[in-house]
Amino acid sequence: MARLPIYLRALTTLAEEAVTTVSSEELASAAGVNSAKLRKDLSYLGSYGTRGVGYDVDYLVYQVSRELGLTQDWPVVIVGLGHLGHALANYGGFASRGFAIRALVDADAATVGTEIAGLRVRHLDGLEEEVRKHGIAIGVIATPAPVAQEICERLVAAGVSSILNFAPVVLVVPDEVEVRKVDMSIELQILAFHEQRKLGPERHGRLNDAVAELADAVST
Amino acid sequence: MARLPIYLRALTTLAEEAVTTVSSEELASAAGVNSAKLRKDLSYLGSYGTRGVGYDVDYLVYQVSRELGLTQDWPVVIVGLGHLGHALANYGGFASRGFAIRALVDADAATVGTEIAGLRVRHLDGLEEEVRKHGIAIGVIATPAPVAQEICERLVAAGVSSILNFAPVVLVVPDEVEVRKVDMSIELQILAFHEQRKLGPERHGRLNDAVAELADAVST
DNA sequence: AGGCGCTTGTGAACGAACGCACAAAGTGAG
DNA sequence: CTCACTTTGTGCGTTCGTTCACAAGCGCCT
Repeated sequence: MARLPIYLRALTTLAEEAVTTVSSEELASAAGVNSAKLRKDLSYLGSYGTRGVGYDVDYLVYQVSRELGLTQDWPVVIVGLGHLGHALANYGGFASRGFAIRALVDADAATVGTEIAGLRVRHLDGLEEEVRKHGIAIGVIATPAPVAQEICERLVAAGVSSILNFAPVVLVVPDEVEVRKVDMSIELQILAFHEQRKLGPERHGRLNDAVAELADAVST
Repeated sequence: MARLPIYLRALTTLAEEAVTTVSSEELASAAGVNSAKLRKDLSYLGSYGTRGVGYDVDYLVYQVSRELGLTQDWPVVIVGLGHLGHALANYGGFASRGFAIRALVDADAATVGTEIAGLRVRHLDGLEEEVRKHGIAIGVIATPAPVAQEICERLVAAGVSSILNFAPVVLVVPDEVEVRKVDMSIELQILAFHEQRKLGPERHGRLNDAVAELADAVST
């Protein structure tokens, strides 16, 4: 389930606060979900709670981590080190959550050779070699949109089977490759949509179009 | 609907290629969705297609933009100008999609006063004033996690009603405020989950736990 | 003008996910 | 030991979203 990472985050926060036991109600509110849903999600992993008591935080952290495959470190390559790639490479949240950035690759001659987050940026030509050398299964695409599809195909050909795409394009991949997309302007557009809803609900939907047409007809 | 921005992206791409008309089938495959779903989504906006022909690209771009509230420019404030905030401020995709970054705010004295993407970074103290001055309704939080909730509350108090949150925390807001969250490590964790599935499906679920327990019992 | 082929818009069936509400199971006090 | 209280795990009804399949509508060709 896609909610497990959220639970894991809430659980690790609790663990840091030295909380040893948590009820589904508490954890659910920390994660922002319904408590019944949370219990159902967790029961899918097995019965790790104690009735009348709750869940043992440390034990649950371990179980969820295991289910997510975070008991091992996943090597990751970042392709494209513009502002975003730079930010990603320096983001500390990865290392502590089961991911190890092992290679940085870029096409720009000015960027190649520089050191970012303790790693030297290599030219795009060496992409396949880096992937094979580190046994990388997860690739992050932070390139401009026009080259994203090409990079994607090279990653897949080199053996990468999961891709996190920040470029604003729909990537075409074989069925067995998993792609997730993060697109900031799409998120903003969704917010704008709701903003507009708040401002003028009367200006929306097909009903309003009918009204608008009527107004047009009258004014003509 | 949350898919409208994806359609809009596909449509603008088509418009740039001087395509004048598109069928639901074509547009659906460009957006990566089922064609019936796409037609239903578009029909929600009204009947903008022509049977036997398809949709007029330019007209549809306008209608979708209008529905999303992108016919006007939304002023935006970015709080926190670390690597990520920097990347966001410089991201060109916003301006062309109906958003105008109007204010940059940070708490770090070394960052305050510097110019990023043509805007001077102001100290966090001036947050409320900037929001009011520009009539900002959308705020972007790119701060460290520990201060995100506090920033969020200040934004809301100043009048912001939509928030895009990059900090890895669950923000608590009044019901009328819309929050969207972008969390890169959660996306990676979901990929890791699927990766692990591919590698060893036999190592998962409650069945496997039962098997593991059995193995334990036998070896004891 | 009429018929043919194509594409939209939508009714209806299907399936997944959500949440209520409760039984089962554990704890602790008396 | 029993009873009252707490919290998990889950059966079940409901709601939401997706997809199929087809009638309605439009343009073009004859």
